[in-house]
Amino acid sequence: MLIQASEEPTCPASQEGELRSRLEEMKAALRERGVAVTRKRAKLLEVLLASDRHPSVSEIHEGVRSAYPGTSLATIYNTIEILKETGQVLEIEFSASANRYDGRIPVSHPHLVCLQCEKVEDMKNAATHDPLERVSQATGYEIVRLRTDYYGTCPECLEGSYSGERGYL
Amino acid sequence: MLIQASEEPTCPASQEGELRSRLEEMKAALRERGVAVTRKRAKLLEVLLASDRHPSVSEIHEGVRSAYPGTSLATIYNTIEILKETGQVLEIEFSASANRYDGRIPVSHPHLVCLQCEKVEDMKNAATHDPLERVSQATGYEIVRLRTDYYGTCPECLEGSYSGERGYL
DNA sequence: AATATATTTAGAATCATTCTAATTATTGAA
DNA sequence: TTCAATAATTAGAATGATTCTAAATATATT
Repeated sequence: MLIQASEEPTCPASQEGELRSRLEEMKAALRERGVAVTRKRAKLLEVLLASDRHPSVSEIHEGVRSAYPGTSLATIYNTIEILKETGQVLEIEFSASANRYDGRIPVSHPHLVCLQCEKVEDMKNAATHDPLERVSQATGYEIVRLRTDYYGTCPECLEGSYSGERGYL
Repeated sequence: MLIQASEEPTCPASQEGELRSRLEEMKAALRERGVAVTRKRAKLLEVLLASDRHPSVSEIHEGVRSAYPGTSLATIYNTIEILKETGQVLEIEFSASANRYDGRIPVSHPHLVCLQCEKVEDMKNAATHDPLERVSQATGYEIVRLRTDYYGTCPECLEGSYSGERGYL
C-alpha cells in the first residue's frame, strides 16, 4: 500500500523527540522575531503540537484556557498570525467552517479531509507533485506554496460509527 | 514547456463551441433537477462561462445586474448552490476573501492563484495527481474531490504592472 | 381567472476573523 | 525598588461573506 493516512504513534519515542524539537524551533522563531514566549504562548504551542488533529482556533483556545482560563480569543489569533508570518504553522483554509492549523509539519503537504466529521489527516506517500520551482519556471509565477487536499468520507463515518463528538482535548 | 497557465483563446472557434455546450449542459442539469431556467438564471450561467477569471459571487452578481438591475444577491447564492449540488460548478474556497467559481471545468483541477491581484488561473499540464480511486482504495476514504492549487505572485504582479483594477466585465 | 407552486427579494442573522482602544504585565534605566 | 517605556492581553465592536427568513412576485396548472 503506497498511500495511507498517517497512523498515530508511528514510533512513540522518536516522535516525542520530534515534537520537542518542533516546540523549540517554534519558540526560537518567536524569539528571533522579537516577541516574548509568554506562558500563554508556550501553552498554545504545546496545544498546537499535542495532536495531529489540525486544530481550529477555537479548539486551541479551549486547550490554552484549560491552563489559563482567562485567555482571550484575540491572543490565539494574534499568536497564530505571528506563527504564520514566521512560517511556523500551516494554515488550511475553509470558507464554510473554521480554518485548521498544522504546527507539526508547517510546510505544504497533502491532507485527507472528511466532509462528515471534519477530520483532517496528513496523507502519507502521496504522488509527488510538481516541485514549486518547476511550476515557477514554467508559469512565470513566483510560487510560494501548494495546497493538495483530498475530500471525502473517512472509514469511520462510512461505517456509521461517527457519534458526533470531536474528541479533541 | 510542460506546465503553463492556460492562455486565453486557445482556439476561438472550438472554444466557443465548448462553451455553448457547457451552457446547454448546465441548463439541462437545472431542468433535470426540476428547477426552471429563468432569465436571471440563464444570465448567471452566461456570466459564469463568459470569462476564465473564476468569478466570485459578487462579480457574478454585477454581471447579472448589468442585464437585470434588480437582481438580489440571494438569487446568485441560491442558484450557485443548485449548481454545486448538481456538480455543474466547482467552488474554490477561500477564508480570507470570497469564494471563486469555475463553471467551465466543474471537476477538480489545479489552479494558479496570485496572492497579490487574486487572479485564479487554470493550470495546464500539471503533474498527474493520485487518481481519486487509488486514494480511496489506499486510505479507506470515499474520496469525492481533490484540491490542488499553487499560490504565489503572477508575472504581471512581479513586474509591478498590477494597477489595482480587476478587469472583470 | 383562480389557485398552487416556484422564484425572487430585502434585510436580518450568523459566524469566523480582524480591529480598536483600554488595561495589564514586563523590562530596563535610574 | 521605582518609574517610565514597551509589549502583551483583553473585551467587545466592526467586518464581510454567506445563510436564513418571511414576504412579495412571477409562473404554471386547472
